[in-house]
Amino acid sequence: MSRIDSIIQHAEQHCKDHGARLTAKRKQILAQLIQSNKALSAYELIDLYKDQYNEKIPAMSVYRILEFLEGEHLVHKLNLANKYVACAHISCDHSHGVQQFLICGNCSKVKEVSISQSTISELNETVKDAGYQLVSPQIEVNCLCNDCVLKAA
Amino acid sequence: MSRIDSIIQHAEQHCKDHGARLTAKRKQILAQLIQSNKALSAYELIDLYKDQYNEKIPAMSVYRILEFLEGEHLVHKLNLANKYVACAHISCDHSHGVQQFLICGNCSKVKEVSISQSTISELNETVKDAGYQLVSPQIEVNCLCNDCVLKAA
DNA sequence: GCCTAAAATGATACGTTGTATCATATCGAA
DNA sequence: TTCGATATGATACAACGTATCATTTTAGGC
Repeated sequence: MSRIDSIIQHAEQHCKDHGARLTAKRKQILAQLIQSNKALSAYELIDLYKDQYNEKIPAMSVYRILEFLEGEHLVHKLNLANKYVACAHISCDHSHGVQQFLICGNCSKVKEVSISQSTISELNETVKDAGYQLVSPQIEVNCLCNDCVLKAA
Repeated sequence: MSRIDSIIQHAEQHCKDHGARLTAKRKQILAQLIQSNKALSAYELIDLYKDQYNEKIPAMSVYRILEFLEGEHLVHKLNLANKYVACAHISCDHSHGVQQFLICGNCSKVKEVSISQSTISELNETVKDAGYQLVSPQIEVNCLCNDCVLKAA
């Protein structure tokens, strides 16, 4: 079984465990995100879907599917780019802390890294002192990946 | 002279110093951002402009003006919210390092705080190790301000 | 002051993104 | 198999942003 099939199967089990359904369309969209290995916008997914399955999928459906997948913590929405990535930890069973996403502004490749506990504490402290509260402990940083840096040079 | 007039005057001098022109419209938009004390979208600025000056301003103009102001480092674009804020340091003459914006997801109030040198170093390290390079040293964090937290309770 | 080139702004049309709404299809349990 | 709930489709539309060309304004030389 391919790596992707294995991840999908894991995701399906995760959904079943609490009565959610990873339907065929949802699997297809999730698979596209996993395969692409980068962040994709809703409309990029629509185009990809057309290419891959030779069938149109309505924007509405894609947005709904993405919303579902996000709720299941199978994908993350990157607000900086208005794109979506497959969660790097679908196949882990443990929960994760604050996540930090490095997003290549040119090719949309995304790396999901974790933040040191000390930085998290400092961030919390800063936010609290400023009279704010963290909503989503998710930090997105605009970057360029080395591939794109080299190409540009 | 009001605080805002003083800031505007400072901004105008800053522009003149390198042959840029802070025109009347640009001043008006900048003043709106300073007055509002929060992040505003382009279309919010259009509506505000209509209210305040009883005159329509085209979307195109607002976008161009915002682009200009951003180039002059008089406003920042917050990519997380697709909104703009007046730079908190217009009236300083020194340059600033990495900036961190705390954005209230409910009322768009923005606080511009600075990051400790150690955190910046760590961020740089993390990014480099992951094979990326920082583009804009600007970090935006999704928060709720205490006012909105209290109201919601 | 007047003229001219450059810079700034206006107006129109259009492309993209996202959503509201109602219709249709599919699934799962009785 | 049937029925209610869930998921998907189709259409129209609202919001956001930009391309393009027309018009106005500005600064500087005469």
